[in-house]
Amino acid sequence: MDNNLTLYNTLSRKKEEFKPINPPHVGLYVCGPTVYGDPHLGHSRPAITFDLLFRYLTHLGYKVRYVRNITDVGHLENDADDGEDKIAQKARVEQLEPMEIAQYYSNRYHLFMDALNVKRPSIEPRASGHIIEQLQIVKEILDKGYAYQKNGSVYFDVEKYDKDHRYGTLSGRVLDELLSTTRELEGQSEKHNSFDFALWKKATPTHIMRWPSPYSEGFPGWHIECTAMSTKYLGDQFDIHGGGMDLLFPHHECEIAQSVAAKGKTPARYWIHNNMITINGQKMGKSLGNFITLEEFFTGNHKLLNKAWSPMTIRFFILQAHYRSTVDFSNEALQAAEKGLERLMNALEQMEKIKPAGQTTFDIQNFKNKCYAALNDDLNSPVLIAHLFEGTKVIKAAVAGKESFTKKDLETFIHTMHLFSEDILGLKVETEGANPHPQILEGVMKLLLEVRQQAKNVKDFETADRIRDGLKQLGIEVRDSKDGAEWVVKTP
RNA sequence: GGUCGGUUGGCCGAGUGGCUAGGCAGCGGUCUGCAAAACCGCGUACGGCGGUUCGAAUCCGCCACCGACCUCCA
Repeated sequence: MDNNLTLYNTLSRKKEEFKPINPPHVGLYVCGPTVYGDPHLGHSRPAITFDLLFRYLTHLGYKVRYVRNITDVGHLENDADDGEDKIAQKARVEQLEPMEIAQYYSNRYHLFMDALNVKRPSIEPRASGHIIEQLQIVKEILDKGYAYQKNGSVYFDVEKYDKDHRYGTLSGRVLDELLSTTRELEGQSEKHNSFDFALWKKATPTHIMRWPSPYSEGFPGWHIECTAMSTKYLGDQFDIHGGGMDLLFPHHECEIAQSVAAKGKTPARYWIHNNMITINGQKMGKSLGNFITLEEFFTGNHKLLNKAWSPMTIRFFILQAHYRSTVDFSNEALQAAEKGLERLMNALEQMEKIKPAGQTTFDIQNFKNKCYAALNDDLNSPVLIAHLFEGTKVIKAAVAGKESFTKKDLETFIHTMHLFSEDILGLKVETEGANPHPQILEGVMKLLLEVRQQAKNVKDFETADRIRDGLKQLGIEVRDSKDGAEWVVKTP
């Protein structure tokens, strides 16, 4: 574990050297999706960000236990007493069991995350499967005196907690200011203060998802699930807690309060937050009407998109920005990413054609060091990608005989390029839709291109161009080179 | 209103007190029957105004603008 990985810790607001509590083990907890709707572009950012962290930590030799939850209960539409559970609401509207909703959208989430080449976490616990654990934490908090009961619901007493431990250490908020700035919502009469939050809520008669508890038949609050599940699988204190910046307050703040109240410890030592995605400069949001699901992205079926964008284009695009910056989606920017990715992937293929030579003219060790340095600097994937493009230049030069490698160095170089671009960044060559008879297409194309070459040989350019243009119409691009013609399927 | 962050060349997007990423687009060239593709080369940008400094886009102050969170959101 000889590395100098530094990560920006939201708790301290600066970059810190990463030191695990119990090396070589690393505990990583990331807030996963609330499965009440189709996965959208926003879901891809944290998934890809923490996939990169997961992959890199693993590469460095750590034994990473990566826990990413699925929220299938407790996430309410709003903070009022009568706020409806997101899953339950969808279930009511669609006349399905809440678990059918949760299962369906979990499956959809997995489908699209797989397409983005996001590795599955080590453990993917569901909130509804951990009601007992959540109730246990609620009890501990009540026993310690940091929560109160009201009409069968249990609320966290933020004011009391703040006196003993200070509430707001993660988000930098001060309770007095919260008092004056928090908006008053209807139906908060049960809470002592507007910033108190529910640990357990009594179910209304029509509420579908409900479990028995010492307090009432009800359901858990939103924040308690992460505390219960991270504690169960990673312990009272673990290494890294991640999630989107939008969760920083109140979700993560509440998690910290719950853990400190129940266990006396801040749950995680490093808090990592990815920034948001904007579309044409504006934040993507349900209410803003610029909400794009991943399916719409992959099919191009959305008014803001002028074509379909592949999963790898989106992955590459996201990785081209640093995870703590906002990243702005536009057709122009995606076009640039698509071209750039293609260039990189082509270079990786061409790399195999390099012939070993008597001497090496390229400083591989330096190249490798620079790649590691980029990642060690708070996962600076855009800088790493810039280095990889330097690598592609070297590849082109080597293919043209302007750079050379000994057999051993060539192996090292090839390994390094694959390691960073594929194993760590998780990029891969995308194969076009399954062709049931690839060898037939190969044969047909070989024949056609031979005919075209013959036509060219006798200067029958009319026939040659007819073949070329006709193929283009069909979505096949012919690329002439010194070694003859090649072809590639281009989906428009 | 409070808290936090941002403002970089046509676009996206890194970054550092002086050595001035990278991608895309653009331009020029090589190649080609013509194209396309590919390859090579080129562009000196850091919101405004002050200050610190031998030197700042990079540090400090003020101003402007944009955004995030404070309500559901990844």
